[in-house]
This record gives sequence, structure tokens and C-alpha cells, in this order.
Amino acid sequence: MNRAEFDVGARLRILREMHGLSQRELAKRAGVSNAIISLIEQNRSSPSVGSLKKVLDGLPISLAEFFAVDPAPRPRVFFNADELVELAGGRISYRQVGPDLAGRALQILHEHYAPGADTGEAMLHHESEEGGVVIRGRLEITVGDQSRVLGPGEAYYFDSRLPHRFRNLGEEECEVVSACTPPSF
Amino acid sequence: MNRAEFDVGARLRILREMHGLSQRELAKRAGVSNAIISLIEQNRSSPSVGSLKKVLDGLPISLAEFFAVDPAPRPRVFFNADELVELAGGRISYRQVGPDLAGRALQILHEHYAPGADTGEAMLHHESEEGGVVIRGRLEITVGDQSRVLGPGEAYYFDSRLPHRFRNLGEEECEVVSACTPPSF
DNA sequence: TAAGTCTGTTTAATATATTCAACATTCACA
DNA sequence: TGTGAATGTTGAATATATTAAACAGACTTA
Repeated sequence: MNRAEFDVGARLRILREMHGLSQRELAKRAGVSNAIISLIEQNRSSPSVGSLKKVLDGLPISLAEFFAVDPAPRPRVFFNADELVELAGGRISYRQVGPDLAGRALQILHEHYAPGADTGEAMLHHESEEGGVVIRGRLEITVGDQSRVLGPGEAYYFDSRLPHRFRNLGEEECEVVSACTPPSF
Repeated sequence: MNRAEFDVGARLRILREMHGLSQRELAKRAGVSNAIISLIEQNRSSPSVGSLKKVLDGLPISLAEFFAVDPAPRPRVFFNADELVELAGGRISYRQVGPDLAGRALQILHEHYAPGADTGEAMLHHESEEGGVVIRGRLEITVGDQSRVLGPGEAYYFDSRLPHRFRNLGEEECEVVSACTPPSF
């Protein structure tokens, strides 16, 4: 296994910034001094596991997640979306963002649901996680035994092993951008 | 979130014994004193990440493997996005879709770039893949040595180990939905 | 028995992590 | 302009991790 050097400081800084926290805010949540967070992020101090755990609890993420690394893909760049795909007799259409399925880490779809569009009663489920944002219109999302109607700017995220279903109950077309981890068919 | 305590000492002792090494043997391989291994295993000392790494190198086991716990992700459903996070002096803002970083397979962001917003010259790069769709406005995307201006409905996808930068050069606010795999840093 | 060598543990000295307080900078606001 | 409240950083004091060396027990071997 490729045992690359693990940059504790850089990782902590990125995670903290992604959570929109200042060093002092995180320090307060974690119950440590702000100075030590600065020093750790500069790799001027190698935190004890105990204090690193306290800091991560402030985010909160686990030690396992902190140290987990993803397998490295090859550098690729793609602009624009693939061709339009139509489902449900044209009532649902989407474009896939990025390269074709093989080897991707992400599947991103730009979807359009016509009024009345429905992914169907036989609810989908697959081994991945999935989320999205409603851009325009209203969409009913049913996951497991929960159901919600989302409008523009609202969002969802779920474990796609749960059976799920999407329906446009309104009079207006609904537009959604969604993403999921690569489906393992 | 219920994050079970991680017993560093017990885990180290078990791993060491599974490898059939005495404390002194492991200490010699790791380049540390035998005393500290005894103390760590008794949880009388919380090792620094640096020295823990040295010890694990003697097994050899990575930090990720040491802290890895059985991936038993519970099915989860989340609606709506987290609170608004602001960057670049408020010119760039986003909401994160779904749960907090911990254990997610996906990061989905609903982003807004004010006119003139710029992620900066010191271009970002991290270990993941990333893509998105422009909903409104125009956004210049620079990845490696490629640069493109995307408008509504247009999309991008790239390996985020390539340095990248986003700029809104227009007069209008730009809205984007993006997704990436969980960044390792 | 005693001397040898292995085991894990402990003690006192030292190196380092961590704290507290101050500093320099930036940004919002008067 | 200035003043206050943010930001990240740094220095000196303190707490803790780490070392080197010694200790105690279990097992050979003579």
C-alpha cells in the first residue's frame, strides 16, 4: 500500500476552514487553546492523540475519518455535460456531468422533472449515498418511510440503500442538480 | 453523534501481539524507547501523532488502518442544507447539503459567487474528484492550464489534485451546485 | 542454588506539547 | 480617520510525552 506522508497540519486546516470555523471557535468547542491549533496547522507541534481527538470532536469528525485517505484517481478535466437522457416517457430527463461511468468517483446529474413525473412505485435502492439541491419547481422526495416536498434552494441527502422515489406533484417543471457516489450495480 | 471511545492502548497492544513482537522489539524497529510503548499500552501516555506513526511504522500499519473501525454506516436521511458559510470576505458563500463531514461519501455544495468573487491565485488542490453545474450567471473555471467560462446549464468535472480556481468575472451573481468526493486534504 | 536472558513496568531527567497572554494584521463601522 | 472586534501568530511558563536506566518477575541452563 502506498504509504504517503500524512500532513496533519494541512488536513486539519482544510477541515476547519470547510466547517467555516476560526481557530478560536474550534478551540473553544474542543476545549483546547487556540495557540495549539495554530501550531498544529503549521506542523510546529505534533498533537497527542488525546488532544487531536478533542480538536476533531469540535468539528466533529472521528480519528478514523481524519486519517482515512481515498484511493487516488488519475487527473482528468471535463467541461460540459453529456447528452440528454430521457426516462419515464420523456417526463424525466437528465444530463450527466463529467466523464462516462467507468472509473469515476462521482456521478453528477442535472435533472428535469415534468409536471406529474414519477420515478415509480417500485422504489429504487442501491449501494451509495446521494444528495441534491432543488433549483426550480417543487419535488416530493420519499426515502424509506419519510416523505418531504422541497422547493427552490432546499436540499436532500440520504443513504441510497434506503428505497427512494421522486415525484413532481406540481404544475411547473422541476429542476434539480443531484450527485451520488458511483453506483455499484 | 455517538462516537465510541477509541482505546489507543488496547488497540496497540493487540496489534503488537498479533505481530508476535515484544515491546522492546517493536521499540527497536520503531526507533522509540520501550518504556513509551509500555506507557501507551497502559494509556498512561497519549502519544503524539508523530511518535504513534513511528511505532506503527514498526508493525507496519498506517494511521488510517490503526484508527479504521468497521464501516457500518447507518442509513440516514437529511433534508435541507446546513448553515451558510462565507468565504473571501462574503463574496463567496455556500450551503453544504446533507450531514456534516463525518462519514459522508459525498460533499454537495450550493454556492453563490458575487460579481468579482475569486477563490484566489493560490490555487486549491486536494485528493478528490469534483464537478458541478452552473445554474445562473457566468463562472470562469481554471483547472491546471485549461480555462473556460461557463454559463447556465453548463458543467465541469475534474480531478481536484489539479490546481483549480473559480472566478466570477461578470456583473451578475453566479449560482452553482457542485459535488466532490470527501477531500482527504 | 545462582547466573543468564527474556518479559513488562517504573523512576528521574529531558524534550516536547500545551497554555496563557501578548502581538500584529485585517476588516467593519463610526 | 480612529476604535473595536475579529483574525492568525508568537514567547515564556507549565504540563505532559519521551528517554535512559534501573527494577521485578518468569523462564532457562548450569
